[in-house]
Amino acid sequence: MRIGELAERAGTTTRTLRYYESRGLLQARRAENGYRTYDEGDLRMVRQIRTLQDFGFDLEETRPFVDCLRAGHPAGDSCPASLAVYRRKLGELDTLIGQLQSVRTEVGAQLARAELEASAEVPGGPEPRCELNREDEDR
Amino acid sequence: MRIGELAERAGTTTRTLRYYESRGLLQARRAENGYRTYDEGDLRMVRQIRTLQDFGFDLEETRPFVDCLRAGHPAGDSCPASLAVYRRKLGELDTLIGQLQSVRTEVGAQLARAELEASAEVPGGPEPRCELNREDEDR
DNA sequence: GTAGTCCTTGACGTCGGCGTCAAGGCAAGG
DNA sequence: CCTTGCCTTGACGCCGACGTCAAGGACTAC
Repeated sequence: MRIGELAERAGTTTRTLRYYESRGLLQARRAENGYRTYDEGDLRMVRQIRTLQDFGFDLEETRPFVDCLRAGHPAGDSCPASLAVYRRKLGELDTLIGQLQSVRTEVGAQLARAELEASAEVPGGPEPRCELNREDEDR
Repeated sequence: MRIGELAERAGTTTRTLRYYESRGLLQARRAENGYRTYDEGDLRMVRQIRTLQDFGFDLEETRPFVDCLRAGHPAGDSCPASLAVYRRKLGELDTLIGQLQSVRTEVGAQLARAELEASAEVPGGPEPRCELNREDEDR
């Protein structure tokens, strides 16, 4: 199959496939006329890459999976190097999720505090005080 | 104070402050010699921006907070527009955290499955099968 | 005067993962 | 023959938040 069909069957674009090739993830045979030629194994590789990218893996992280498939293994994650990437990713995800949760907590607290002060200001409070402290201005 | 001191006191760089100015977030007065001049209010604005960026807000999202400070309010989140940004951000965070958690679950499941198959392969299993199905190759 | 440190504007570089355009080759149908 | 639709390589564009370099002006200290 040629690049257009591979792109369509993998749910991506020809540009993306050529980009993968430029990164050394995909290796195409060439027909006599110079066209790239792919087989079902290539389709599996591309699908593996796409799946991992959907998970938020960046391209370099998909390389072990692709290498694993190219080595003839039945799945991209049949190799130790792929499992190592999985594990590293899990750690990164846990860290990131934790950070986001603490940010969420902080932002939530800020919102609650700001809403409180706003409601304390409205029901008869003073106008918004529109002057700064002018004493200590130029350092 | 001049740009170098502001940068230092805000924990950032002069390049960053000029960038903020180019984005319209910061407005510097000019001394006779052309140097930018800042006051304590500017320092508060920069610190507000930095705090929000640490939370993962992008620059545009900090604009309402800066505008609020410039309008003379005591805090950057004393204005409704800022509260709206807080709320929107909370929603985005919840969505993102949820997505990451489901990814985490999926990756964890993949890892567990792959580890199982690997352990089923090792203790006397066959060599890694290094041939692909060749029948249905060229589509 | 001159060395050193600050400041100025302008412009190009970075990173990832492509999008998009340009200019042209190849194959098939009418 | 001509159009259409695929394919080729090459190269610039994009986004965000700056980093980094260049060339030169301003001010201070000695």
